[in-house]
Amino acid sequence: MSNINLKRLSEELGLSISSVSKALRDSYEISAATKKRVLAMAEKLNYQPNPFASSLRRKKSITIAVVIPEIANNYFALAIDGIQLIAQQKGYHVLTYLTHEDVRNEESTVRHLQGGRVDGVLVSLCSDGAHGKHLLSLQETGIPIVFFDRVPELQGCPTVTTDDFDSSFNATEHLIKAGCKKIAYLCVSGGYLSTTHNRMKGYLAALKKYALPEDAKLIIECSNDDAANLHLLKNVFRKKNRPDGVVSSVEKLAISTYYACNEINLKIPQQLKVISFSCLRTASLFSPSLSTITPPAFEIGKESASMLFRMIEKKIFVNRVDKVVLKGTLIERNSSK
Amino acid sequence: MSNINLKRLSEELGLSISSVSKALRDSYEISAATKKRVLAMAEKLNYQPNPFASSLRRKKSITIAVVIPEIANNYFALAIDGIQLIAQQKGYHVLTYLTHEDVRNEESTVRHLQGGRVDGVLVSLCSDGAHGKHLLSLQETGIPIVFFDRVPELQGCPTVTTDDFDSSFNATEHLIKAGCKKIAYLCVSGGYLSTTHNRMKGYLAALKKYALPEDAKLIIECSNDDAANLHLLKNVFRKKNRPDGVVSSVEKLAISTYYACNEINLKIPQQLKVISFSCLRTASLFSPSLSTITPPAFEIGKESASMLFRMIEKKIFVNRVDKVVLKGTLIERNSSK
DNA sequence: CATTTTTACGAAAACGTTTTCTTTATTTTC
DNA sequence: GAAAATAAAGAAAACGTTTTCGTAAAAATG
Repeated sequence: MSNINLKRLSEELGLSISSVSKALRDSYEISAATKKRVLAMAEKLNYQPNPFASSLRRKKSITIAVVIPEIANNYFALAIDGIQLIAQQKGYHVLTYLTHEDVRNEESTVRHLQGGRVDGVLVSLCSDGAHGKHLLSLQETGIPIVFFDRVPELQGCPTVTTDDFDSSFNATEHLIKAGCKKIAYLCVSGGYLSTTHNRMKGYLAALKKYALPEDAKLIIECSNDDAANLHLLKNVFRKKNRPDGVVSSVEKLAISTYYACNEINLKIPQQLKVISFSCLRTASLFSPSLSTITPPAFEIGKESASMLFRMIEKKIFVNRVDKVVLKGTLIERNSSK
Repeated sequence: MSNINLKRLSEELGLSISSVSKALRDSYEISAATKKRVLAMAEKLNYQPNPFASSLRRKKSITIAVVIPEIANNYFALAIDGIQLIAQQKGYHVLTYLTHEDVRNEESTVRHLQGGRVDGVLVSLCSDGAHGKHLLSLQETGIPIVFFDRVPELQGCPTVTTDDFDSSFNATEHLIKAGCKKIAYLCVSGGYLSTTHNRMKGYLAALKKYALPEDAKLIIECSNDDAANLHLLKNVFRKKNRPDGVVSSVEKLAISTYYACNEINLKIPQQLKVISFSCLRTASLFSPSLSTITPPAFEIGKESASMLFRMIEKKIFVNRVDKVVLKGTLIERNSSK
């Protein structure tokens, strides 16, 4: 810990602690000459203010928290990149917490953050567990919170999301127009997630528009276990009445689909057309190149951080709730040709 | 900010502030009965201790910082995952700072951290700029620092790295054994990086072992501009005496290589064999599947965090310097067959 | 020139903990 | 049963800032 503090600085300068503090904060109460002297000495001694003393006194942490399910994931890595960009511009620090899809981690993290460690929180919910109480309690303590991507379906919370319904609708429609009659929908089961829900609805709406039958067997609920998913998908794709198209609501299931097809020798796109929600930058290098709906993860990060800072700076978050929806982009590649 | 503090709690309990504090910290000075009473009330009122008051008094932040060039990158995302795992086990918070390969960001971040905001720092250097002073100054203030992956070549600092020399040697040898005679080495220029340096040496050593000529024209220095790299690589691959193999020291250049080959219709691996350092989980899905040397990013994160905590907990870091080297794994796929 | 205002600074309280030092009451020891 | 030891709790200082308030000297005002 830096040993040089205001007291030491003030002794060196022959000034009072309070004057030095004011000088450093550029107070009008201090003459220009003194300020210059103080700044010079602070520079010379490499004075670094103690952040805890400052935060304690000012009741401001200059820090935000990001609570996400995982980080080794293109989507969240990009989102954090956007968040960090805005936070850095604002001079804020960023604490990151991973829930690993476990709602207990989410709860304990959020509870902990009520202690005032941060001035605001960005959350993307984990898939397991019912949400509500533990999230709203943060708002009660006056700490602004913004949800992004995976948001709770409550009225009172500001959110930044992708147009999941439309994106999913478009993806499904794209496969239909490519000739698919039996389109499977891949999702991760367990708990309730707004994204999953909306993507599913978009898929169903597209089926309906084109008068395709809704078939419960075509909705494939996978888990977080890659091996199990691979097994499940192989079974599905081996059936006689197998699907001829796949809309994958998450990236990893598209990858499992590719592996499954490789193993059972099913040709993409000839026998199975594939499109997936994904932020993979290398989708175009796949064999075959993977058609994707890409959520604007970086922009979502930027937008949600910006919203959070608006809430932190002005205290408008009691009488106004923002819900921003950003558009994903559908990129046709060979897997759905 | 949580409005309920020790004072409030003590009033509610009819105890003194100090007794309540001691009870919460499970001090032997407080009777079991009183402790129970205090715990219950703290629970009931959802008391969350003010982290700044605590940190100020105890001179402990229970926080570490991670300073990395970027986060939207498989390697660093995985490394952070490992770091977070260890930090979470230890009950520590993690602050993340991105330098975006700009040494000025690195400097100002490190300078800032001298203020005592964190108990330890994990750094992976940015590629631009000469290193030394600003990093050692942290150590002078007594804040432990561990470097991972991109480390300074100084004696006095603990590091966790991959066996860059060996990995690169093996990759090059692998291409030679596959029949390559003119192997290009792709790297990002500018500044000085330990990884780049060691990988280059491994490449050269392999050439030497197999009596292949060292050709400066085969060492391709790229930039951080993808479009420029693509252009550069296309030119290289179009020459009459083009290379027949490529060792890419970073993932993104392998990707640019694929794009370049696609555009000029050069067949991988028939006309150009490719192997790359990479943490891409989807390398096996590429067309053709990409041979990789994969640094154990997750383990590197875990190992470097563990080392940092050893330094934080015991103060052994003055008389001992750890240098841990973890092995990367070479995975042969079709791009180098 | 006497008064008010402004300028520049210092003293001290406050933020919410933790910890050291007392203090009182109870138990142990000879 | 008096002295010593222990147990349980409280008072107060300390951590390093920020900010309110006070105050002296200088400048402005009439």
